[in-house]
Amino acid sequence: MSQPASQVSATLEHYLALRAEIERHNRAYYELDAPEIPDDEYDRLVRELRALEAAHPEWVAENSPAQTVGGAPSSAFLPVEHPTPMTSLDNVFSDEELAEWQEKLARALNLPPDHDGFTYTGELKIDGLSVNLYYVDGVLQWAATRGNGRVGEMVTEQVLTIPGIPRALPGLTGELEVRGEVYLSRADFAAFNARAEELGLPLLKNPRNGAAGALRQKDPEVTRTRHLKALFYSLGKHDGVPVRTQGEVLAWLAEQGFPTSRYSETFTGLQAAADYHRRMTAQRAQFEFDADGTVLKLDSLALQAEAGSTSRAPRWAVAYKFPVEEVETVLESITVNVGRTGKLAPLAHLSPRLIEGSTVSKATLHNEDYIRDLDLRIGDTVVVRKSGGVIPQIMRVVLEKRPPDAAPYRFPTHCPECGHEVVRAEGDANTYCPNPACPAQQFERLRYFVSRGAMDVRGVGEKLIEQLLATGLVHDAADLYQLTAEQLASLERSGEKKAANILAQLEASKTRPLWRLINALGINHVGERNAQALARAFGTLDALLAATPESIEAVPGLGRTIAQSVSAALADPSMQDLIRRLRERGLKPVEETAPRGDALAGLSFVLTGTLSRPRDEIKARLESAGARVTGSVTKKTSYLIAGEEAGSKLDRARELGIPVLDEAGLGALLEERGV
DNA sequence: TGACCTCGAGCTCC
DNA sequence: CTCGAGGTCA
Repeated sequence: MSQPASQVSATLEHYLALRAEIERHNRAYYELDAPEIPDDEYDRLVRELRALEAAHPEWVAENSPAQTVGGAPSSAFLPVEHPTPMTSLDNVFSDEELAEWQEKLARALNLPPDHDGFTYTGELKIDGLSVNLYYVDGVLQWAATRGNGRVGEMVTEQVLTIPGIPRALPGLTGELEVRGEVYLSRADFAAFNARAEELGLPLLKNPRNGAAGALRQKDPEVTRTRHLKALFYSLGKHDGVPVRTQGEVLAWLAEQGFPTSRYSETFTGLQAAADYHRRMTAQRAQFEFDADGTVLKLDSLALQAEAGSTSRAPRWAVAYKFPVEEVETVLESITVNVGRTGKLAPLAHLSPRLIEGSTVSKATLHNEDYIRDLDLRIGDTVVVRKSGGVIPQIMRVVLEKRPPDAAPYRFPTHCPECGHEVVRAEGDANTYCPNPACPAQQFERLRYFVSRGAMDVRGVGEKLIEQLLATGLVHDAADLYQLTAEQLASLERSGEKKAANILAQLEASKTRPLWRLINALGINHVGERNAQALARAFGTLDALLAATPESIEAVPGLGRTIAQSVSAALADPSMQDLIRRLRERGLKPVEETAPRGDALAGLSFVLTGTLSRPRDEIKARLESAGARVTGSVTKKTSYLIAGEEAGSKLDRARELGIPVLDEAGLGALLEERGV
């Protein structure tokens, strides 16, 4: 028999037992037609299983009953890890910036910065959603959204409603990832809206949101009626696919039957690249889809591997954006919000204007200096555009339209939430409310605690947190874990179902990986990345609590500022109290079981020159053994791995006396360390 | 059924 | 920052 959700422990054993129980009930229901438990009890078990699966995607077996109950099998929206990450692209906005980008590329390849013999493939950057199609031995396994680049959501059935996507690619063996962009054509967007208008239904604001919405339809048959299309443009893993250039990739994709863009071209030299972009800009209005720029890719896959990637984006490709729409509007007011750390965040309220398909009425203003540099005054007419097509940004004030009585903006001297005097340190652009009891900070700290990058407690949103604070049921994160179903159900817009779900989510969150808890504590300078570094280095919460500033500073990737911030935060009595109470209430972060080897832990490598294998591959191997691989040689670098024709990095390493290894030397090191 | 909430998509700026 | 979808509550 099952236990009440509030006593459930989120262990793998429990998960498996729950699965077995549900499968037994399924058999009883479907095969024997003799249900053993009432429907609502059964539903509760399935919900709990789903909550556990959401919290621990790594436990989920392919044929989990949570995915098949309730009618049609639905693997929709389950998280999947991309075999190779889906990175984003760096942007340029002018021919000058494009030239600078090419110089950087030349340097990365150890060529003179004025080298201009590169062959590129130019493509359109469609405004849609990226998807990744994963095939094994030529059979489609799943299709997924980009997500955060590492993990996306499975939308296989939805994607398969798009014409021209092969379920099988005969004759292929091994792994294959095919990447493309899903979009709603301008014609289908207009048709949808015409129909919606007739029927009095809400209209789509732009094709991209329309495509995103269509792909997120739970029922793929609804997706089908939206007539999504897709164009494919690259490969991730591609075992045994005979391609050497981006041009060949496109040709191969077309040969396999994937839809590819007819606007792609291959050419040589910067001038030709700029010319391609200019021609596409001129044709922009005629495309059958929205596009926000062109993408220029180094054609040779070998050179791509050689150029490698920064942490954010590949060095061998760039997005050249079309000019963006600028719109004039009026700055009606400025409000100031207070963040989790007490930082004051000014927000501009604008007269609503439609810019590139969405209505803009707000824009962040970052800090006091930002407002002063723009000389923003209430009542000013300002020029706004959406940077990156998403985030509204105030570019400048139209001084001719300034009302004669407009006064310079005065940044608050007191916290707008709690009235405490604010502080701004010398050399810091930010202003802070120093009162830790400030209600806005309490609110934001809780919001951060449950957020996706931290404890990932699903179903707990702003409104619920507001209510929990207002009713006094919760003061900080630890209080969340002593909530009862009755308390939760007593809140506005909250019933039994919601209460049970939240309790299950909270329960599941008790055994999150350690880094999530470290991040959730909200220490200054510690986000996902540094929290992971700390978790990896110390392994347990106790080890971290016992750490000295020196031992924290010794963690690869962390410097003095961060080390001091961490040790100060952990030494704070209220933080220690919070951690103590979290543990009392059952929080047991999962100790890092070091899935990555630690044979090379603490070592830092830089790769340069032409190596015999793709750089990403060598990098992955080193990182999987616990090493760091960085882009530039510093005194913290342990080894420089130099291939053929190594350039300035090699000089720098010699200057600093950093040991230099060739590939054979690296092989010997790996062997010695048992990697 | 409508109203409300939460989430994920686009992924820049500080 | 804004949008659309899905889930829950009333």
